[in-house]
Amino acid sequence: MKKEAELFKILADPTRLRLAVLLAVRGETCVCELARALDAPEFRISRHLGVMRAAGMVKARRAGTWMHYQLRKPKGRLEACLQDCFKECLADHRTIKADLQRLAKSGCRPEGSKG
Amino acid sequence: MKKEAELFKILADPTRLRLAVLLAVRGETCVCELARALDAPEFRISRHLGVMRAAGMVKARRAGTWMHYQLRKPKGRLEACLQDCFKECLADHRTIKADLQRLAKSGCRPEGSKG
DNA sequence: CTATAATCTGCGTTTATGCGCATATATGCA
DNA sequence: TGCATATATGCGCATAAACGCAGATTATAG
Repeated sequence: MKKEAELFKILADPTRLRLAVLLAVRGETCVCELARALDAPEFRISRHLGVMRAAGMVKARRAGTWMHYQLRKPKGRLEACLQDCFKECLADHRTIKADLQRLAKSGCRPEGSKG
Repeated sequence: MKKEAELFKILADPTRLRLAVLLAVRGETCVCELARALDAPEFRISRHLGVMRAAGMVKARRAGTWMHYQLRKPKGRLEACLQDCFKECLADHRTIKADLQRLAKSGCRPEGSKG
């Protein structure tokens, strides 16, 4: 059960939860866009993405100077259920909508990014 | 988003996650039974139930010397989704099955308990 | 090689969390 | 009143986690 609790722990931080929902809604996105979306310093975003990556929740793809992150395909029913939660229960949250709006204004669209 | 993250934080501890799943599967259960089910000291269970109660996840009912806890009805889509997760994704987990087995052997069945 | 931009990471600090122990509280019964 | 059982809680300790800063790393362009 420790492993399952770890999964919840990843989502127990507001920054990481927002990142997870944004990635679920938007798909692959680069760090600088996420930083602008959350209006948070880039090193903080990078650190949290690192935590999520170490836990196997997201994967990274390098495209030049940019790093693009996306959610990994869920492994098991719990992860699948949680990813559904992101899209069905959290995507239209006030905070997420604001994040998405900032993201839309963001000018960072390097090659390979799904805009 | 802080509130939603708090919800995940409650579930980010193995003891609390097990308690949540057990209550979702079994319904109302008293502290001493839960302590035996998890094979953990009673004060630990009580402490964690207190955390869950303070967060509004469970409610307590006194029946004589015993305290019976149960999950609260979900408030909002996220809580509903998570409670579904408990039953659909976690109920047949190895650890939970063992917990339920210990629970079945438990002799503590005061009045008012759903056995 | 130099300059710049994007990203990552080591460090020290602060805050949060879980644990066990001992003790306190609450209830029931003699 | 006094004792037993069930439950809750104050305290101190140890560990974990988040933060900001500054510096390291990686890639692009000239």
